[in-house]
Amino acid sequence: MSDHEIPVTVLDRLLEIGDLFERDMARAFAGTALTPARVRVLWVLRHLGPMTQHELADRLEVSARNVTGLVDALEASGHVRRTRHPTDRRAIVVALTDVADAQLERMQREHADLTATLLAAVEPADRAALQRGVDAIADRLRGLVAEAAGAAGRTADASPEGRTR
Amino acid sequence: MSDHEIPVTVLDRLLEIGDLFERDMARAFAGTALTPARVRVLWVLRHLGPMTQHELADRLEVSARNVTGLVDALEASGHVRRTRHPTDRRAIVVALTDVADAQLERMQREHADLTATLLAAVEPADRAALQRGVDAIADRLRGLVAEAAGAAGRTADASPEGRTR
DNA sequence: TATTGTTATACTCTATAACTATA
DNA sequence: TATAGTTATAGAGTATAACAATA
Repeated sequence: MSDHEIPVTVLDRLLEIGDLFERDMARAFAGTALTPARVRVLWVLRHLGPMTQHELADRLEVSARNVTGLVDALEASGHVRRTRHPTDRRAIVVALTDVADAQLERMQREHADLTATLLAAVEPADRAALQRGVDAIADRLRGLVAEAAGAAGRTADASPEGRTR
Repeated sequence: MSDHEIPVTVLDRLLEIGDLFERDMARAFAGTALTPARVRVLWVLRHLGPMTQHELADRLEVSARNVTGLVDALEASGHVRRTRHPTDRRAIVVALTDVADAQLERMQREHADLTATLLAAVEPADRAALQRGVDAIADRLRGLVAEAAGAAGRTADASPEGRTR
């Protein structure tokens, strides 16, 4: 119908893969208390151990308010506990429950299995180049995004209206 | 702190790339009426031409209600027009405005530039293998996701409670 | 004064269900 | 009866701003 055809390149495939993954995770968790955003919280706790809500907000790069809501939900579903901070009475330490930790261990195994399955679809001779390629792309993209965010931040500092609505 | 270290593999890198991309798009559109979900609507219209809201819902795999909201916002911001369907008086045809079409053309060029920049970070000798690899992974993943969704659908048909809350 | 977390408020994306107008 | 779109309602993720308790 429209003549704006575009070639499908590596980047498009990468975005498609990310999208498929996100959708599948949401589908897999349908009917449970878990969601992609809540699972991200659990992964951070699993990899880095118990931490305060502020530390969580920093790690996840979301607002403190958002963390309050996510932890509320995860506490209600039995995935995390809120405990007192040993020295700072303002702070709350969030920790995984044993049940959640066991569930994450299972998910980690499934993730490894999926990685193996997907890699099995790639010609053995192509695998090393594939790994080098995606590493290089991720590296470059990380740099570009940080640069763009920094430029936007400086612009906003110079002219605060730039940030408004 | 925690001893649950995991190796970073191809799949993790792919997910990181998708995430970086999504975040960067959201940041780039901050301060405008555009959002990732609305831009997806615009891309579908750009690639396939004007269509009814129901066709849009099918293409995007979201509910008709959701499309109403997205089109409301895009109409208010001047990116699309709602026009009467030539023969079906129930239906509405959604079309890009000239302004939006020009903006999408620019975005398409930027997307191509970004693809070129990222590919330039990959060793020339690795590029063909990279393209074959991500194509193979996307293919396999597409199959797995469709299979999982199908299995979940059949289970829900057999025992409707499976779908509840 | 600065920081941690919460309450208040608001917007976006998403869904299902009920309803209107038309096929 | 079935379909296209809207209204009503709701939950999740996100944000800023104001506030309480504590450092």
